[in-house]
Amino acid sequence: MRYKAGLETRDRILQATRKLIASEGMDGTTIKAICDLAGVLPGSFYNLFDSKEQAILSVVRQAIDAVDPDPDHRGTDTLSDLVEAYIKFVTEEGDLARVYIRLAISGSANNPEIWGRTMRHHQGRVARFAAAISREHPMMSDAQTERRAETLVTALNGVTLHKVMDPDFDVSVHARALLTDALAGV
Amino acid sequence: MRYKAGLETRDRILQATRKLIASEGMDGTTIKAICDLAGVLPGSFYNLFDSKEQAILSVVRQAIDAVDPDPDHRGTDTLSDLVEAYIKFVTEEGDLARVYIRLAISGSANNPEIWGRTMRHHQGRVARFAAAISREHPMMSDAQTERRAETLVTALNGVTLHKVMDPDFDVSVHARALLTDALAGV
DNA sequence: TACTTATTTGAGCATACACTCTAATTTGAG
DNA sequence: CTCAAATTAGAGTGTATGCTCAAATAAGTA
Repeated sequence: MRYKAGLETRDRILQATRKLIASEGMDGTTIKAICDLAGVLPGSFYNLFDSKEQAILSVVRQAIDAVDPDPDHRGTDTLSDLVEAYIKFVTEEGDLARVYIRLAISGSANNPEIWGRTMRHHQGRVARFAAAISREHPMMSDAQTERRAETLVTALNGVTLHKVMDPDFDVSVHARALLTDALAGV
Repeated sequence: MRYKAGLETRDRILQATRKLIASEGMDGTTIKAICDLAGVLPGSFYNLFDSKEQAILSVVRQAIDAVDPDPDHRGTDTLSDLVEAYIKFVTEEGDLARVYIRLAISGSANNPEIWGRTMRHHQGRVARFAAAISREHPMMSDAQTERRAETLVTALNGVTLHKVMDPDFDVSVHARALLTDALAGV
């Protein structure tokens, strides 16, 4: 892959793959469907990707990266910033959010690569939430901070899970409620 | 299906299907795998079930029913009872919990039957949670009650989602924390 | 322009899938 | 015991899947 045409084709294939994973799931996404949607023939697909799994993994990487809008980890975000960023991700990047949730189940079950990646991502996310909580509540014990962060991140994923099922579900209301509740008893 | 042998075979097939959906997902569950695990040949399977989908739907029904341990809806459960029952379900019925979570994604996406069933179940569950909250906090507005119930149910599903990914995840700690937080600010 | 390398074409392959069919066996009521 | 009905056996069908390959075309470089 060195010419411009190849890069453009690669992009179209990834877009098609993303859309299909979001709507059909990882198993339900076929090479034929990807190629049809991308306007490409199987030969072209396999000129650019070694396998269907490789293309899926690329999309998975995109989804995981998209959850964390500030990978630099500058450490200045408030907890509210983190929650708002997640709300924005879920509402504005619907396809990627669907991919992200499908990851946790379809993907992680039998694919160690995806499972490891997802778990590491989750831990990093919990750590960032914990750091934000710690900044805003310096007196809280580390264990408490960690636990609250993990509960919140997990609960937020539940909100996303439901949004994936029900497009009318109001993510922002429930996500903000979780944020409020999480710190109400402090 | 009228003889005893048929009923036993049917049971073995459903057990096998449940295990396989839990570990491989709905799409990943094949007739051959079901038959191997149940010790049955395809002919027997199709003597008892019209299709693979019918067998899966039977398991889905089991999973949905298992979430609600008191279908009589006597209306005397406290919110804590409901949360504890859910914790018990998730920790003791691991396979069914996995099926239940997979439902929300793999199943509901393109199967209207499963989607409708799942949504109706969810609404019923939210209603029961709302009723319990209302009993314990009679002054709270209906809208508030409903919203808090929905946030809690959704968040609990997030906890289950994570448990499905990480077997070491402590469901009870986080589920109880959500319960506490949900009513902390009242 | 000439030539190398990337890209595209599209038929084709092996495999796995859900499902069917007929014949054999087992069941249990009368 | 008899016999019709239920159950099982297991080879077989058509189709869809992931993927390959040799030939044709397009893109960039000197």
